[in-house]
Amino acid sequence: MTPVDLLADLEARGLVQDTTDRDALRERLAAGPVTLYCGFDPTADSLHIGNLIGLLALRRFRDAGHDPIAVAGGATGMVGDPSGRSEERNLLDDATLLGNLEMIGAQVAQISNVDVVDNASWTRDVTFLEFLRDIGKHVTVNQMVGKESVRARMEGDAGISFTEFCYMLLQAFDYLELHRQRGCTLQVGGSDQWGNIVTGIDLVRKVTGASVHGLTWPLLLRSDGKKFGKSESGNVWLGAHRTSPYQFFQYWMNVPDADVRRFLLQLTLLPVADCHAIADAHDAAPERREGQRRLAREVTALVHGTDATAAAEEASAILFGGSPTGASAQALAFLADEVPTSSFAPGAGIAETLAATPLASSLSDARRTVGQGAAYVNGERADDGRLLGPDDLLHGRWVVLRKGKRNYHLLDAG
RNA sequence: GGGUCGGUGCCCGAGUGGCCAAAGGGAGCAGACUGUAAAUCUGCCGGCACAGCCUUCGAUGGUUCGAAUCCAUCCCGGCCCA
Repeated sequence: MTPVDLLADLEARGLVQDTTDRDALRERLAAGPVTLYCGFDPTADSLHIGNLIGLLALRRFRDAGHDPIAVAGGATGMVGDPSGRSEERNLLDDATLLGNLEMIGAQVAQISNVDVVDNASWTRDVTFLEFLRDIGKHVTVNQMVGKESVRARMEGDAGISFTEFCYMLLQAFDYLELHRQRGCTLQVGGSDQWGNIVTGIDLVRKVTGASVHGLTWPLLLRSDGKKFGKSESGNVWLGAHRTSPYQFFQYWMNVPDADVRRFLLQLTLLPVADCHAIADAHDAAPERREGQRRLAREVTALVHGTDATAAAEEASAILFGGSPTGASAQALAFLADEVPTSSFAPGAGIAETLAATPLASSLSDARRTVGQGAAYVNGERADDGRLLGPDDLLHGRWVVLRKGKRNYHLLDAG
């Protein structure tokens, strides 16, 4: 399947914020395979859903016959991108960075079907003097200071270190090297990367005379104002070691109605027409959550595969379908793989039990939860002083704990 | 280097010697209402052996019966000057 006009497809999905000369880019894409790249931050040992658009962008280009490259910034990751950040960030040590690159590489391969290149491979051996002479000479500080990412920090309280100030040069250097080594002529990224991308384009033109392209997509936002992005608590990660497939699936199940259409378009590989059909059906009967369900299925399958997706959906059905008391032993055993589970300690009170799970952050927190009537044992509200004993075990082995309406935890006595 | 202003709980931000675990807002969690929604209303929101106690207000010392609040030194940042 090769869309006749990839750019039109991207536009129809709301995935184009800014591009360099749109017509020239369209013609170039139509003329034949284009080598392009997108960068990913190796600041954690997993990518998160904020990176999904970029991963899928690479996939879309690949599926359209182009030649995408994923760049994980082993070099830029050491420096830190000031874009969209109000504060200087902490630097990572080499070992951590290397470990992160490995984990992220696997995720990129899974979702984008693209290999990861580490920009340290061409940055590491360049000396400071060489860099100043060959790169720095082409960029004026005036331009750099004018960038929004830098200006914001210079006007704010936090300031910006020389290190982060130079970040855009490193990224521009990436573009130049990829252009030289692999004929890369397009860089894509989130709209917060526009400044960095343009700097790269300018550098390539000044050094080689070539005119290369850039494309950005809008930042992912939720209609309810909750943030989608990085480094907040409750981040949704792509790595199963950080966010289980069940939790991942649930995140999408809880997306606001108003975001269903856009997320289907931006975060799935479903054809545009199908996305609209699903969204239209959803709008007709939003209470059925079919839009969210489809979104959850598609995205979870992309990230975790179809088997894990089926499992996550089944777990959701058991928990949200009715009382856990009626669940079969088989279903409960199955749940244990999907829902956070810890071992059962007979004789403990409800508060102590909750405190031992992620449902409560401390004993005080657990008591508060119980006091508010938000603690449930096997679907029944548990009052203060409730003790958990062998009688609470379902099928002689499991206890289903719930906090509020949708936070579950399993206890296993086996 | 000099001057000056500032560093408060997850975030923003009040507080300038006792009434401060620390106003207010945001985020978050919960209850009601619902669609595992949204909006709205309400409660909670450092910890614990919980009518009490303990640890927090950049760091370390000091003054005081008593400090987030005063003093000294140090670390970090903003602005201005050099």
